[in-house]
Amino acid sequence: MNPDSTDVGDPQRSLERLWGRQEPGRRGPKQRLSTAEVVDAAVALADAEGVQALSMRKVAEAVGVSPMSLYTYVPSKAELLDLMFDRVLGDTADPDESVIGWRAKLAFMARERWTLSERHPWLLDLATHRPPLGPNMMRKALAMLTAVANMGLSPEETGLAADVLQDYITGALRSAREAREAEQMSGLSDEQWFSIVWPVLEKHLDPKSFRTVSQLSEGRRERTRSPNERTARFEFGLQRVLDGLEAFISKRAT
Amino acid sequence: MNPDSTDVGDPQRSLERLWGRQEPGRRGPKQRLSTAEVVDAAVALADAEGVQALSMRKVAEAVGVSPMSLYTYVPSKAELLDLMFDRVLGDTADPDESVIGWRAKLAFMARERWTLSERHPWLLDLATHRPPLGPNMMRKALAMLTAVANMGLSPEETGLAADVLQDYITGALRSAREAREAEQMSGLSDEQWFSIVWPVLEKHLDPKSFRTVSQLSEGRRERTRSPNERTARFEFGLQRVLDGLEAFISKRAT
DNA sequence: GGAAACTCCGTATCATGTAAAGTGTTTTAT
DNA sequence: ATAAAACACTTTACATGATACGGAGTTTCC
Repeated sequence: MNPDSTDVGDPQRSLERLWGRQEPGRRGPKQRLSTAEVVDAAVALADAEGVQALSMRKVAEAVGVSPMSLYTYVPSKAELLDLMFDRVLGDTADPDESVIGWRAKLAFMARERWTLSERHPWLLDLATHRPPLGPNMMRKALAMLTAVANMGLSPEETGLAADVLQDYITGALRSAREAREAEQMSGLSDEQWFSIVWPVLEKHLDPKSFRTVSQLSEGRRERTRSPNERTARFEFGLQRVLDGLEAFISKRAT
Repeated sequence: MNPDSTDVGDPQRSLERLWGRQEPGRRGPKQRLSTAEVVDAAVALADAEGVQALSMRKVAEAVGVSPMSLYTYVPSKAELLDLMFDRVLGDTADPDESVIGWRAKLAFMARERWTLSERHPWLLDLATHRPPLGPNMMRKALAMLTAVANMGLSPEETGLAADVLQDYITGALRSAREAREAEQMSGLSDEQWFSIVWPVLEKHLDPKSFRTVSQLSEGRRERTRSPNERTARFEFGLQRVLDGLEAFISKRAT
């Protein structure tokens, strides 16, 4: 359903392309560009304007060919997104040997994911269930695997543990992005937005509810003033989830 | 950036509309429909085909008017989405007095959110930071507020706690939806998809990595066979997050 | 010297949200 | 009673999207 989803078209062909297996074509004129150049241009565009503003026309213009010429480099927009996906995954580091223990490893990866998402917010618009299994994606999968290998859980539980964390991370990244974009697009801070919406709400809400909601928004506005509020929120949640996993391990040990 | 986002246009006008304050227009012909009928039709369409397939033309056809006539009921597609949002929020229950303790209340609300998301998957495509503050949304906010009020945390911490849970929930709902849709759209189960992709991957991956990944996918395939796998995953994660919050409360108490 | 394989482009199709302007209907003011 | 204002609804038009199709020019192989 999602128009921005990866995972469309023939999985086999996609895979071959991701791993760089493409005979360049012996006859005919040489290509003016490389596939990498097209992908890089597309990434730059997506970084700047988001994936929903990414069009074949714009990519074509950016690299200086006609729109239809792009289809000699990439069979469809969906496969271009696959390539973009694996391309930017290469920008993140994996935890090395100095990071010891599953908790530290997972925290490291979560933070890498956070900065990746700041550089390339459009990643959140791509489907990641059945992801394009390119080289970088496999590297990530391996890193995750070694991180959760020593939690002392059964294979099923280990998978579940990894999933909780992933689900939290993607949820948190998305809400952080939403907050950023709401600010940018409206030109209003959350506080300013509140001050516009508040009086209108007061007219409709019954006084008791209104007071209760006032309290909630008070605590929230408190936080909003801190400069690193969004990072702090992510970090707090991350620690809670890791705490939860730790508690599960202890509980299971008894 | 997100084209499907709510939160576009004048927040004040939106709010008035959400609370049903609209003079019906005294002169001229009566409207053939009510705004509610338009919203219901739009919800039905979104349920069936997703929000990215929802167009003003289709809604118009569904209710039997010309596309442009819709704009006499609703000023824009964005505001229609706002109305749809608050409309379907009315389908969920809040925890009543019989549900005692913050943990049970939060679990109740999380599960309500889960079933809501199964009925209306397109909800996940709408922005919820600065949501349209309609009557049902405010009801939800109040319910959440009373749920987290007695955790024994400071206002800031209480807000953070609610945020972790929300972030986990939206992440989990989204991954569950992705899994469902991948299956429906491709016509392949995860297992079948694996069996197609696997041999191709084997060609490119070095043998050691390949064996490691094999193990991971083994444990995951185990789970996939269970019939309620997706619900189980959600429930497991939910309990871990709640565990994490509990651990935080204990830690803070000392 | 073909012929095949290839790159690149112009055009065309169908869908989208909604602006603009026109037509007809009902209520209100005079 | 009549004119004017306000409204519901429609047709047409535009810009932007992915990509199918067919053609023109280029390079390589037999």
